[in-house]
Amino acid sequence: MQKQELSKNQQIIFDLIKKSNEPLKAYSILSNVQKKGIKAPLQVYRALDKLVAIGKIHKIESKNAFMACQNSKCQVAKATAFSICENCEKVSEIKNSKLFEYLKDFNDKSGMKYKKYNLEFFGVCNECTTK
Amino acid sequence: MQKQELSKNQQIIFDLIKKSNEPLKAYSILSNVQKKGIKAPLQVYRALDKLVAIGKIHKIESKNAFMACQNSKCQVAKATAFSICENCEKVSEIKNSKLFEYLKDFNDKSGMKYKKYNLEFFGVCNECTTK
DNA sequence: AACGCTATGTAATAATATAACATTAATTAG
DNA sequence: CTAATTAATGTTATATTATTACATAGCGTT
Repeated sequence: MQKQELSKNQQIIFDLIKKSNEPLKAYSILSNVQKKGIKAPLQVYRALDKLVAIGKIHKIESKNAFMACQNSKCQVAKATAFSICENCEKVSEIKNSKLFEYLKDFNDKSGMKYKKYNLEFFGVCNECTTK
Repeated sequence: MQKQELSKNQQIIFDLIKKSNEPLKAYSILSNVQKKGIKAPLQVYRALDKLVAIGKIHKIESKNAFMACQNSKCQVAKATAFSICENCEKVSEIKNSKLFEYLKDFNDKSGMKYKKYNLEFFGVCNECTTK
């Protein structure tokens, strides 16, 4: 078998996440892939860990849910930013270059060098506001 | 009884978190306050929810842990930023005014108005780097 | 006193995530 | 090519984090 980017389980789970328009939770993923032979939570978590590590998906920490990376720049999951609607729970990945530039170079007086960050903005989305 | 800022359980749990030099997890808090009569997880979570809501503590989402607010500006938990060492797990609250200014006014092309955010930076702290 | 709101107590259970162990597949080094 | 190594899988059990549901008590207002 030639080298594949993703293994079987990883591909199944990535496909599911990718075609979803909302972040998916691990056990929701599990119930959706059981018909494909993935039976145990650990199988899901292992695939998720790998997909996160290679930047194909991101974890929305405040929701314990996962979504496919929407950002072409984001081959590695080292700089993520999301907007989250507190009303309808819609989550979008933010792709603002200035923001990334700003945060990439951020350093505070501690002198600590940051190699990764995750930013989550909360508010009410336009659709929910106009309703 | 006159109006107090915090109720009994809230005060017990806040005191514990405040004197800790690292983020505390809910069940670790529970085991530490059982001698004070707090017996059930829900009692802990309720106090934590309230303390987060009023900005006395923050939740470190990537660690499911809680720490006392270190930022005098932060009376309400609407703008939080942390630095997290991936080696020793040390967490510090970032108090950089420029960063807060920048993020407070951030808006992207969606037009969505953000009223809250949480930012977590990851890296290796100075102590761990020089070791 | 009656009401509304906040906080508490308690038991049960739901939801999220990992440990431990055994096996198989793919990749690399000699 | 084969041994060694690393990555992925399968499975069971269990640990960790968080909430539902229901009952009660305290405080503040009108």
